[in-house]
Amino acid sequence: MTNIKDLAKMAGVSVTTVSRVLNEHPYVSEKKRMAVLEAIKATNYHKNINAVHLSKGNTLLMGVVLPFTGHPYFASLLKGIARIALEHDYKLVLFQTDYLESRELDALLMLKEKQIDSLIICSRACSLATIEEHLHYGSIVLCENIKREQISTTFVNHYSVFFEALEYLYQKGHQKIGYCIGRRSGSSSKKREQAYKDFLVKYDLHFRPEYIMDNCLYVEDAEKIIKELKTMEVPPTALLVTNDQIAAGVVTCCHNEGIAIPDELAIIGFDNQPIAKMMNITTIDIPHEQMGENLFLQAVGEEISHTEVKVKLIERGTV
Amino acid sequence: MTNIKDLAKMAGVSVTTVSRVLNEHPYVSEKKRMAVLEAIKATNYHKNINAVHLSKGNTLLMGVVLPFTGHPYFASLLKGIARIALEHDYKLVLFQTDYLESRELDALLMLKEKQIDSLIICSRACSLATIEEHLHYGSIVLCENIKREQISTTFVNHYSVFFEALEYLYQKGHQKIGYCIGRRSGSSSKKREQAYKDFLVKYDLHFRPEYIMDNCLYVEDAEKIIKELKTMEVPPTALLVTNDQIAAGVVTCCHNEGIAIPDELAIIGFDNQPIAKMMNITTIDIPHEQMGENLFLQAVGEEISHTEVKVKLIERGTV
DNA sequence: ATAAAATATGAAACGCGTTTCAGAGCAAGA
DNA sequence: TCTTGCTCTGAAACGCGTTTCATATTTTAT
Repeated sequence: MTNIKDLAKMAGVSVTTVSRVLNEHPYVSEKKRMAVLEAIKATNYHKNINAVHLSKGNTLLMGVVLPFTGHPYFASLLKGIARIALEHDYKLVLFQTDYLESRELDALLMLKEKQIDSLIICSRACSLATIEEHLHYGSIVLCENIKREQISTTFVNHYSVFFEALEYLYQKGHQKIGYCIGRRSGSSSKKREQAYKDFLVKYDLHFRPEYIMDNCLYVEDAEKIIKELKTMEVPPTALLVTNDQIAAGVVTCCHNEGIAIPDELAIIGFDNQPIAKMMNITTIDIPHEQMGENLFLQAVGEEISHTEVKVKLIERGTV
Repeated sequence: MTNIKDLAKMAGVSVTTVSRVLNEHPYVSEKKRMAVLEAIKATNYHKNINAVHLSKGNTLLMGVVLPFTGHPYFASLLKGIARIALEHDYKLVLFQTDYLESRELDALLMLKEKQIDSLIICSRACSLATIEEHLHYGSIVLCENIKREQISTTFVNHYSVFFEALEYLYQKGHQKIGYCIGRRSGSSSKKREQAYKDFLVKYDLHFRPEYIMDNCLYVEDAEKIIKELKTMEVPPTALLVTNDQIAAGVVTCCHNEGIAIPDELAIIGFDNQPIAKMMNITTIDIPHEQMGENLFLQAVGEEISHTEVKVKLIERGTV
């Protein structure tokens, strides 16, 4: 395999000059430049990028940590990241964690070992302390509502979003409101739960633990939700659903089971995915792609910032 | 930043010995090993992985080229790849191409420059010749039904699958069958089209160009499909739909428009996604995750192979 | 007891592009 | 004319871990 030294010999110049040509530095005479370019063409030369990485100390590789890629929420985030990464000549290294801390540690290790320049953690299982330990190896950005001095974040204020959704349902006459959630231990789920509890207190409503349904991650969990609803003596009249995909599943199930929407059960989804529009599901628009872009920019940028993204209730037919 | 040389000095050994300890080579005395380990602990040392890459000539990085990550078909493929990559200590570099050849060339360039060891191309826009030019830089595997000596492939026989689906519909009494497709110029689409034409010939059916609907990639394209159907003087009585997501959209639209399924319009989806089960859509099960795994194994393996995966018609309520 | 094999260790070469530094040549401004 | 200040060039150092080779010391086998 040809290397820069060979080129130098062929073109009758120094390796420095070859490097200059390769990197389009000025201060190379046209004559030598041509000689080098010819040598490059003749040998079909290309850089060994690993040598470049070693030398420069960076790789233009950005790590992206997410639990699942198939999940529409993360897919949209990833799409946004990918689009802007392209513009900035970054490539993405994917860490699909399934919420296993060990996989996140893999990513942090790669940062430490300089294989990636920075890291976007879309959803986190490891502790903040662990992340902070790795901050000086490269920038790490998070997609959650926390404000540390050293860590940039882009987030949805799940507390207020959830609270507003609940208020909306209350205004529509609902007092028995349940919700389902992907992973109750997650940081945004906790904010939602807090909002839920505060809402109940505000309107002096009774707390029914069975109204919170955990582990609703996939379309197929919709069946589980409806089944559970049917076992309840006092079922909720409205449901906030993890996301639109699952909301679509719930709507379909209700259809199958003869539950009228919104009369017997009102539904609000999250994310404003195409399926929600198609099935006329009331939902909350969250600009995921834009969030992805922002995360990327924070990761490559110098300053620390905390960006709260704006969301919007989309009123449709399921409330 | 500490390096291996510093460690050697601290531990009073040679860099070779340090390297041996780091890589768990045998032939290091317990005493020296301990000394090195202590130095490592004291300095919080970690390898500069780029130096390792340069030295070893590989990166344990696998490129994955796909047009969109959000698309359920590619998401499943990716999921399969990710799972097995983890087992093999490989990390994935994602190339989201949007079917732009330039992005695929990016990936091929990374292979050439040794930043990735091998490349899985899930869907291709560039020419086979271009791919073949890059084969000696690392292995490249494809996810389509072609059989070149140098390129491993894992594929669905879209021709026979499509043909069988058409036969199934024919047996059910359908003679006016349309289909929609993601990207008509794609290689699998061409096989489907051939199957479609051969089917028409076999049963002496009339070819109606409007029965082939191109560019159906997302759920929201379902509306377009139904709209088009309604403009036809002789609309098809059955539709093979790109995938289950879109099929779900079509079913929903038909619902909205009062088109009875399967009586007025029969539907067959592809992929056997959860949504199809939920909505009771007849579909064709394609083991994407398994395909992903196989692609990965082919990419890291030595021999060239061509694997045809088995698919299965899942009879449900839309035919 | 002696040859053969295994264990242990380090110097040096290797992978390869980038960057700093020193210096030469030449033109523009004082 | 002399001083700046560009333009152009290359030697050498740098980033850093791996691997080969030569050598020395022990063990094991015969």
